[in-house]
Amino acid sequence: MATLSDVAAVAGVSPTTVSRYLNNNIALPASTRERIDAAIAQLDYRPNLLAKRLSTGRAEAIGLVTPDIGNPFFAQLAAVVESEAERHGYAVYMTSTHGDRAREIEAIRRMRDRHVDGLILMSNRPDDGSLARLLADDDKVVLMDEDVPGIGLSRVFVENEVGAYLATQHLIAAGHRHIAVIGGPPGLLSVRERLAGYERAMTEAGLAVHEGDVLLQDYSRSFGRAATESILAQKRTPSAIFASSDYLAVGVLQALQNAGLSVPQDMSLVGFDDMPFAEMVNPPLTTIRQPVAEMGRMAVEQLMALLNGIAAAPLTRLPVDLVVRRSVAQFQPRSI
Amino acid sequence: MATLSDVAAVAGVSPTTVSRYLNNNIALPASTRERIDAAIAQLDYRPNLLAKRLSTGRAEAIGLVTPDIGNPFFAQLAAVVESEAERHGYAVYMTSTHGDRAREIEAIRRMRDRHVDGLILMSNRPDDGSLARLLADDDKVVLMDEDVPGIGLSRVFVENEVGAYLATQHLIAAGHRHIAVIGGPPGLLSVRERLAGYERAMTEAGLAVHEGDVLLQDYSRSFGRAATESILAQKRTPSAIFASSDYLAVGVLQALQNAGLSVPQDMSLVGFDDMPFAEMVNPPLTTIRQPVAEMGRMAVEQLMALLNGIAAAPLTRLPVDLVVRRSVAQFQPRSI
DNA sequence: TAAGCTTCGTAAACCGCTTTACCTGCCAGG
DNA sequence: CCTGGCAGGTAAAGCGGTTTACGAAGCTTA
Repeated sequence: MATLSDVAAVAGVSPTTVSRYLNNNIALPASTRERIDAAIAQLDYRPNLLAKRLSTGRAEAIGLVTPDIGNPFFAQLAAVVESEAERHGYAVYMTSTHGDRAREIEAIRRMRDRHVDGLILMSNRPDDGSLARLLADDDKVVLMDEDVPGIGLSRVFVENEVGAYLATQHLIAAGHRHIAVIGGPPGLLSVRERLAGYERAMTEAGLAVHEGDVLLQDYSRSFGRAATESILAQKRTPSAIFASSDYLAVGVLQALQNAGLSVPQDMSLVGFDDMPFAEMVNPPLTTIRQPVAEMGRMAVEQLMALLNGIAAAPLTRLPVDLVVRRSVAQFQPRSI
Repeated sequence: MATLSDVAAVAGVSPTTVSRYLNNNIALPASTRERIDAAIAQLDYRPNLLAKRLSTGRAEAIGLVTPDIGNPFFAQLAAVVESEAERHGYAVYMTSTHGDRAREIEAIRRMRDRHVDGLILMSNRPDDGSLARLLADDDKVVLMDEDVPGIGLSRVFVENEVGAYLATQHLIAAGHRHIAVIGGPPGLLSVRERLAGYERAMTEAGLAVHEGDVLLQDYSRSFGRAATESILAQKRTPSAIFASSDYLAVGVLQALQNAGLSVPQDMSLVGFDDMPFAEMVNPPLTTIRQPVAEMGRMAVEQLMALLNGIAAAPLTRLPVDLVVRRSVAQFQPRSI
């Protein structure tokens, strides 16, 4: 590999000159420029980014910490983060934490060691304080999707409360009066907010939230199944379920199918996220769409602002909307 | 941030000593070791990886070039590549090419600029030769999933031919005698091989492949739909379809549904890949499972071998298997 | 007692680039 | 004729490590 000095030697100038020319830090006469350009072409010179970074202290790379890059939601987010970062000339280091606090901390350390300029962090566990402590004197970090309470970082979230409100209202508008809700880990921002949206819709409609109608544990398919089974075991079962993630909703679908019930005839269902598979399941899932592309774009934008010394917005809320498919039906009072 | 010299100063030794100690290149008496350890702990020293890499020339990072990290298949692969690489102490740089040749080339260049030690490359376009040329004098690259013909790199593929054979045979065993096949871009290794497996099964069973029964274009949902429409427009329609990717299969499902046909009653269907959504669609898709985890593991293993100067296997074939779900039914001759 | 090993280290060059001075002509203006 | 400014550069000190080569004590051993 040719180095800057090789280029300089061929062009008959000093390495300094070549470096400054390449970084637009010097005005050179056309003849010199041409000699340098020719030397670069001739040697097929490509700057050694490692050396450049070491010397400037700027890595021109950001880190993306996700719970699991194998999950379609995070994968989509990662894809747009990557392409947005690339537009700004930044590379992206990705890491999956597998939802484990220790790995999360390790990942953040590693990111720092790899010398990234900033971090986009997606967590999906309620923080016990260790994350907050680790990030305490860190700026240059943008939190996406879920919160880490107690630190003054820039955040990019969606309108969880509104989404849940919309979902619940949609069910109410279809005549449902007894609606259960299934959610992720208590303590998580998105869970709290989605629950709040559900409760607001119920309250505004003058509907009661019965005991046993709120089931929180985690955003997994298997909990979707388990929660549904527990709902079906009640004496008075609801006529509709709001599953606050599409993974949960798929679990609900499976449990209902196992129980011989069909959606939406026997039970209406609304999900949350609009995962790629939401329109492929049977029936296609009515759900709340999160603007994935917009989230990724925003997170990168905020981080770039931080990196350029511009104050980033402390909190960005992205709008969600209801995607009506075929998992909700008009409520039919049980015949006789 | 504390540097090596800071540690050396605090410990009362030279930077050389600390460096060699940290890299197990020197035997030191316990007292000295303790002083260095104490200094490291006291200063919370973490080596600057950038400097280390510049000086050693080893990046301890690999590049992963995928067509699209947002696609669940590649995302899953990426997830296991990442965790496997991490086990070996390597970081992973990921890039998506969006199936564009120019971006692919750019990605490979960038990877090199970022100074990765090796590359795992997944392409999904037939190469026009430019990729082969670019990689010609490159070792330290392993090709996964699809081929780039004409270069002597290590490759990790699945048993495409066997998989397609299994899928077709499964349909034949259910009594189907007229089976169409839908596939990706002609020229792609996986497409050729899957087609070959289909043909072998048909030939062995003494079945004819009718004109218009082989439709190749790309591995997309929309082509799955289009191909199905074209199949349904024929005078004699098949009773079963082998869609050589699950994306295609979902498209087939949608087109059949639009046409008022139900699977498997009116048409049997087998997919390929066993994407996460395959068991969520309606009906759950009978398909050929690719061993995603195994592929990722293998690719990393081969690359690590290369990086350690051990010759890697020129070609690894991973086995696939049939996952029977509910999209295939016994053939029913049309009544009257 | 001198030669020869160990043991425990160190000096200094180097990786490839950036950046902060600073330098040398040459020309215009006073 | 002197001064100042500008065009067109360059030397050298980093960035934070690694690595090669060398060396001073202190102990054996012949």
